[in-house]
Amino acid sequence: MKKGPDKQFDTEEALEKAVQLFWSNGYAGTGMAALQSQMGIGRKSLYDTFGNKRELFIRALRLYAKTVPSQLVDALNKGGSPLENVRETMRMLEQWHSLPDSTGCLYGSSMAQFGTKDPEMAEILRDHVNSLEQAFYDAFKRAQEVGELDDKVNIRDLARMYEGIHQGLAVIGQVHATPEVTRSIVNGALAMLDTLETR
Amino acid sequence: MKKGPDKQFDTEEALEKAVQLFWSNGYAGTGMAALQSQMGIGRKSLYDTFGNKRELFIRALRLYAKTVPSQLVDALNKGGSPLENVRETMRMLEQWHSLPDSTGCLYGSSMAQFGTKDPEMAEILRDHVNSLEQAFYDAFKRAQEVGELDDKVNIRDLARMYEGIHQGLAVIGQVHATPEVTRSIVNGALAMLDTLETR
DNA sequence: CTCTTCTTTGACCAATCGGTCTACATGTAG
DNA sequence: CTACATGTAGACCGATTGGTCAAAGAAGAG
Repeated sequence: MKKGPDKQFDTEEALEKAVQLFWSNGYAGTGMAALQSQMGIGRKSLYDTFGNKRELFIRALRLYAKTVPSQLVDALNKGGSPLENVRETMRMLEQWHSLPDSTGCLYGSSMAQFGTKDPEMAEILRDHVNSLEQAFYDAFKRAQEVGELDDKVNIRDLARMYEGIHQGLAVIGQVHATPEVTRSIVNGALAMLDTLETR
Repeated sequence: MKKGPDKQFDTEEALEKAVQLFWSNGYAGTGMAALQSQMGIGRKSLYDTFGNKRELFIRALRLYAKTVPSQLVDALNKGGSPLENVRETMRMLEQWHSLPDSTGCLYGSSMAQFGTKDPEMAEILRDHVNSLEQAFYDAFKRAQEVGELDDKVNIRDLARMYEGIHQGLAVIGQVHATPEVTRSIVNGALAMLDTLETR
């Protein structure tokens, strides 16, 4: 079997650049020219390696899932008080989306961009968001098991609402230069947790 | 004073078409060609009347504000129990964003698309979103005055959280074909209201 | 009627879009 | 070495982008 030369670039590193671009400029707002130059790859190599723009985006989405939102999941899965983990996670989210150059959540902006027009993409994004919802759910489930949360609380609703707040926070944070509003949103979410917690 | 012929199209009607297009296809996803054909206007007339794409979008945004989100504000401002108005409003939102072809909220998708890259646009969108937050705030304020809500509740936080949930609901609803998740989100939000209400 | 002002039509523009293809360099296998 | 396979760089493609312009048509003022 014959073999040619190795690639001169690291696929993951290049993908990381793609994530950054898509994250801050959106799908439509990121051109192949910008991707090519920022990823440091020739045009042909880009298409040979990643197929086309859509596939590249999906790959970038997967890498994003593995790096950014996974921090949320980890924070929710930490040991100790489950409810305290939720609180810390929300504070972390607040910090992220309070940064003046926050570009929100790649999931959220992608959902907003593709909408219902691309069912396959919608499914991919739905799965990603569902995994975050599930992480919230698991934390609340543990909170019930530990006795921090009453068994009567509908934790599926609660988890979905929290993921909703997460997405709203990400979107709204993008247009606010001051952390005032994002802080309020998280405060509101945590105030709710306080009323639910079994004391 | 000399005068030429009148315009052959109704500006508002044309703008409504523009709103529809921007709403379902996003800013970048809506081309001037599509706008021209759907609005039923010649190319030159379009630019003479609306300036350029950005200005047209801002005009469309204003018309959208006057027609769609104003229904939210009206529902929140109705007479009777303020808290009941909030509940009905959230149920209305749930219905909107449960429709299989829901295109979310034009504010949200626009915030996601423009992000921090266009500060002027960000300010416009921020103002629009703030007016919704204010409508929630006013309703909660009235709830306090009527005694439905304890005075100790931070209603600014609460209003901002509700607007956050609204945006999250709109975004997430776009990728879900079934009303299951949107219902949960609203259920969660209303469950919170129940715990806060002074009984 | 003519003149002027306004609108409409649609051709046209450079720039950019996503994507392809050719020419060349570079590596390994025989 | 030659032969082949894989990689690179970048010219090139038609289509589409947002935006402009010139010419023709229509309505009121004189």
